[in-house]
Amino acid sequence: MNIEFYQGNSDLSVNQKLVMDLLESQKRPLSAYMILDELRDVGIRAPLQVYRALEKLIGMGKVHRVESISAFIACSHMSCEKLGVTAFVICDRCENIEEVSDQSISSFVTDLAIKTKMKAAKSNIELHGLCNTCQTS
Amino acid sequence: MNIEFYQGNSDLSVNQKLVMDLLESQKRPLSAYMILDELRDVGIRAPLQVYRALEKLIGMGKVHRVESISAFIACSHMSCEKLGVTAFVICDRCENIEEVSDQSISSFVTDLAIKTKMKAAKSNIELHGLCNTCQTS
DNA sequence: TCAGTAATGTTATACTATAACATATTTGTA
DNA sequence: TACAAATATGTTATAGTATAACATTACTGA
Repeated sequence: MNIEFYQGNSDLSVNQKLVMDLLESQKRPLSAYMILDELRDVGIRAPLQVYRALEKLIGMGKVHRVESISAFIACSHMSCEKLGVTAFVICDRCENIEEVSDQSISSFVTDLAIKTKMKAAKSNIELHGLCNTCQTS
Repeated sequence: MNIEFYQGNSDLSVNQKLVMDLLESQKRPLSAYMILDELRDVGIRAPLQVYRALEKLIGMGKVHRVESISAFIACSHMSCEKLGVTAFVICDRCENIEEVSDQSISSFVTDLAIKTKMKAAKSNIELHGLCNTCQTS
């Protein structure tokens, strides 16, 4: 773990921590209502409590929204709040999802922004298909 | 217009043509329910009629779904059904949207698929921010 | 002609997200 | 310490997006 970038969850509010801990305990993306159902036992009762926590967590870079499946997943890097640009690779068969964040992704986004004269604020890059395992089984 | 790739709308069903013609008459993305409202006068009454037409049109490459805004837009190229890979650049202020489809996009997706050992089926690349005009006004 | 396929129509319902308003808690600062 | 401002919470209602299930019609090819 890169301690330089590490940020704990102790600065989070109660609801934010509940949502964050749940997402970190799962590797897969969860819908807001799946999160709601999982957290009913610990006092979360309404969708807004979940959506509000998610909004903050996304703002912090700790959680990503996977647009094409309307679901939320904990950032698998310590440093997304610094790097900012990630891509998701999603297997449509086994539903495994991989978060990719490297120089080639950042460069691509930067180049695209320059080419289109955009001041980029947010990018969504999602690739669907079959993962290596599912191709051969 | 590249006649080699051109494909008219005459092969479409009635509802597909209604939806396609509407989307082509607009440059901006429309939600399914905006499409429904626009087409009530000409006999479209239920969401499913719209969603079914959209599903087919997307399959043909004539329409794209912009995931991050849950909206649909006519493909601005004659050839998406051949090239397949496009990116959307969206201004969050003026809501202008540009569809980019060139070699660098295809290469990026191809490289990402190879790197992650995926057999890619579909990609969503969406860049949000401020367009050139909106940055300076 | 007639069987198979694709398209259509309709009602109901599931899933995703936010508006609006009330209350409570934390935090910085006078 | 007290108090204003900002942040977080709780709750009900509602808006927005999408599909299930079933019935019917139209097209297409052998």
